[in-house]
Amino acid sequence: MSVSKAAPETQEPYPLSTLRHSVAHLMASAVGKLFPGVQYGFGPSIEHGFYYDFDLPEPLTDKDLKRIEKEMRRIARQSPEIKREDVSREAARERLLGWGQEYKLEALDGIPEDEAISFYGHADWADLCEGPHIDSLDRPFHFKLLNIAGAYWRGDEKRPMMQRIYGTAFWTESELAEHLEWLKEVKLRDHRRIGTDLDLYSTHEEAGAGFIFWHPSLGIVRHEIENFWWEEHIRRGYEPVYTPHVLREELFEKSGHLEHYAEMMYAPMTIDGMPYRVKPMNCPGHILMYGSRGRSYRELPLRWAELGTVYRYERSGALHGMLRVRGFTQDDSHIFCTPEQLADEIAGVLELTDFILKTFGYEYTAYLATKPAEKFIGDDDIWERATAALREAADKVGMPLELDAGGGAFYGPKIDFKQKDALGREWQNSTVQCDFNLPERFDMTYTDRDGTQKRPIMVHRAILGSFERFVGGLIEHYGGKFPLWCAPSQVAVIPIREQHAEYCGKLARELKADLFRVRNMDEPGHMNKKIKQAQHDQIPFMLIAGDRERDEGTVTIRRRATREQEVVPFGEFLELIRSLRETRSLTLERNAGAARGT
RNA sequence: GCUGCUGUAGCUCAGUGGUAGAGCACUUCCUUGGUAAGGAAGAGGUCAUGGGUUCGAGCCCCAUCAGCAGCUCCA
Repeated sequence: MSVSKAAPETQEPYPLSTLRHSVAHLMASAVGKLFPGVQYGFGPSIEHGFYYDFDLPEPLTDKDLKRIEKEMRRIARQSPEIKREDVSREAARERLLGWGQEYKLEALDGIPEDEAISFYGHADWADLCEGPHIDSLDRPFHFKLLNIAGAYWRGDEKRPMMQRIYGTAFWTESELAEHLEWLKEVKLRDHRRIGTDLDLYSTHEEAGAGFIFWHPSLGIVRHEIENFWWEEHIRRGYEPVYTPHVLREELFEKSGHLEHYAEMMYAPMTIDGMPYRVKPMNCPGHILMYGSRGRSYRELPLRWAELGTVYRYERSGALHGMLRVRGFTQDDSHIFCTPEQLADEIAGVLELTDFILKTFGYEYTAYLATKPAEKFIGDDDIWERATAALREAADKVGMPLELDAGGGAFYGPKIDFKQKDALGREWQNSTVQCDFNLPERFDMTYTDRDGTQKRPIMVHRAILGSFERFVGGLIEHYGGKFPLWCAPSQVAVIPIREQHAEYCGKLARELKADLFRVRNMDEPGHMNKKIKQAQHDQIPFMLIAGDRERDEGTVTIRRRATREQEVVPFGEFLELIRSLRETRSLTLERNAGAARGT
């Protein structure tokens, strides 16, 4: 997941990235002062700040960050001027040798022959660097060092692990404060925190890492999403299929998974003396079904959909809450079609993806990923035709495409979606991929109009990606405040006094009869406490009723996250939430149908 | 997997080698309250697990498991 929060880009005369790179230098010089003998790696500016990599004998701690910040301020005050020095390659080498900077020497060797070599520095410190930098550290700016982490030299896991310090910098104090506030909000919305707080899911040491247990409250969220998903798929001519989880190893040899994907697959188990594997993907199963009898052009396209649970080995350090797990359910589908049908089929997928993502309130960008430069199968002609079909499909539904040149899979071009959540962070879940490989490997055919056997094209597509990742992302996107249609509890009914429990019970029964999920809070205890509880649990609506409401047949509505009260006849409330549910409204306001996708 | 850090009650956390703590949540009783925490009492922990050091370990050491920040890799 990457992040693309709107950030101020420039401040005359320097862009923010230049400032951040200079602050990275300032940090490096401070680290050099405090830890003599440090070896420097790279220290670029990044999307929301900067980092610098160091090789130090001692591990850094959070306490060191404060010391380093202090030293940075001292240095900036004392010798603010940043100087550039152009040197010959030989002089640079001698200088770096003199300083004993081995990583920098390697970096120097990586600079092309025809490029100039320069150092940037301040005070008695300098760094091999092409710049640019701000001219002086006494310009007004504000920074903060954020965290320490390990990072491989040059991102290569076979090379030494260095210590990386992340920080951020802005021209103004208010921008820095705003960014820190945003980081706080990110932390507050963390699905792992909300997941525990709202009793949504758990993982268990006893069960092993990377396996998600969906509690009832999140179970109903998923159930609603599944219903929605199936409804829209069946509407569009998809057919549900179900395939087994454990299959003979031979099948994965034939599909090529064992060859290309073995390190992601769990070890074989022996059944009747034969090796079997837990499936890491659903496609081989669907292909078997396709091949169960002869196929005619008349029955194409076939759109087979399965919420298929797969298991993949992920390295322990890669696991992350619900977002990166070892067992997950894909909203998978395979479309088998003729080359002529391809563009229409893709268009249908794009339209459906657009509809589903917008229902959840996601903006998105679609990327066309074309033929990789090196490893690929299939001849140029079929790649060109498939890529053209993807373009044509996007055109047909009026979807703009960004280009991801060479980003296709080895088996075909694809369109990937990056969806943007409420905090401006981007997630990649949805994908549509053309596949020329598997139809070939499994010798899939259909009989065409002229009686000849032809090869179908196979399209893999997932829109949510996996329920685990998608719902984990949704928790953060909504901050636990699910829209009414999929909220775990939809209405809390709160009597003002115990004697109003009867009226409240009647309201609750009527809502339940209409299949609303109701929390009837008729247990003894104070109303205020129940309001607080319902608020904490992010229940969209509270219905509060006392003498007045009972006598008039009304309810007092209170929406989550607001203190405003509204008294309406119960029938009117029922109508409101029916309409919110039907339109899968993202808000809790009347006429919210119009608010779809905003 | 790698580097660093962490693991004490359901949750958030205090506890620097000598009798396991707090707040919230939970249970019971009292409280009958008009829009975000009424009061009292109670229950709840082999201090992740297994070894070691020590007269004595939640605390020190080692291993394992799980988690966190990243790197690498991905739906």
